[in-house]
Amino acid sequence: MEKEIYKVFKALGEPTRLKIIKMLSVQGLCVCELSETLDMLQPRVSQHLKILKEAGLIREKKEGYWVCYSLDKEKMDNLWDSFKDFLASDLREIDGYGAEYERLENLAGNERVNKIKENLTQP
Amino acid sequence: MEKEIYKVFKALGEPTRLKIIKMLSVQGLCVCELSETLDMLQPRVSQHLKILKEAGLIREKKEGYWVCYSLDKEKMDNLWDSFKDFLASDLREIDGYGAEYERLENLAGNERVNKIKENLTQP
DNA sequence: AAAGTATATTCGTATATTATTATATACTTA
DNA sequence: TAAGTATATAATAATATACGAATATACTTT
Repeated sequence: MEKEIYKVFKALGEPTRLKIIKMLSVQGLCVCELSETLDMLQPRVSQHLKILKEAGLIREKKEGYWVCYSLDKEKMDNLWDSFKDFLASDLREIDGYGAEYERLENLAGNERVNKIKENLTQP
Repeated sequence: MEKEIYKVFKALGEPTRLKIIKMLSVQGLCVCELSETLDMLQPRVSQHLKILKEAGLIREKKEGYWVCYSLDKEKMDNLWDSFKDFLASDLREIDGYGAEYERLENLAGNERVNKIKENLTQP
């Protein structure tokens, strides 16, 4: 589940893809329109669209040999909620964080650290 | 401004960094604690912390030779608002999107596209 | 001062990502 | 059916990124 989250952020964390997202926020567009609007070669646009689609951020609607892409606004809104849930949830509830939970607990037994921490004000 | 946005998403879009973010959501931690909790070499942690710091997602507090890192929760909350502002704003208001605005406007004059679009239901 | 500790940085390498070119696929229309 | 158009995919080259090893820096303590 957090695997999905990082992938969606990764999809958004690239200039060309963020531009595509912005264009699609104005209106649904087909690949050739995006290609022309962004002044980029068509394969480049298609490849980025694929990544955005796999991340679940956009939808496609085929009409003949035209493919109209549009934002999946619901998915976009869900993203932030999922992220906040991820941050709020207990480590033990998150898949693959079990060992991290244990090691974090064991930190409390580290005398050296504790000694220093006595004088630290938590930021 | 959108440059910042994509960089913050990029910072979040990497598994190790997302793990660091999650650990810091539990409590402020120094580098060696993160290193031990995540079972990763210290330089690796430091490098990712640098990226997160440059993205403005975390703060650091130096106490002697210890450096305690913590989430900048305000920055995190602002991120989503900034992103939504970015999506909602007019293309002409966004730095570096002037040409895209023009080309998008000119699409309306493309007869071939228009002909097809008549039969398309916008998704 | 010397030894030790926490952290940051540098550098080399393996891997991943991006963009371009070329090609394939799917559909339309003349 | 043949030519044309939109889109997707494949292959390649260029670039960026992540990781580990080694080293540097900053600070502490003895």
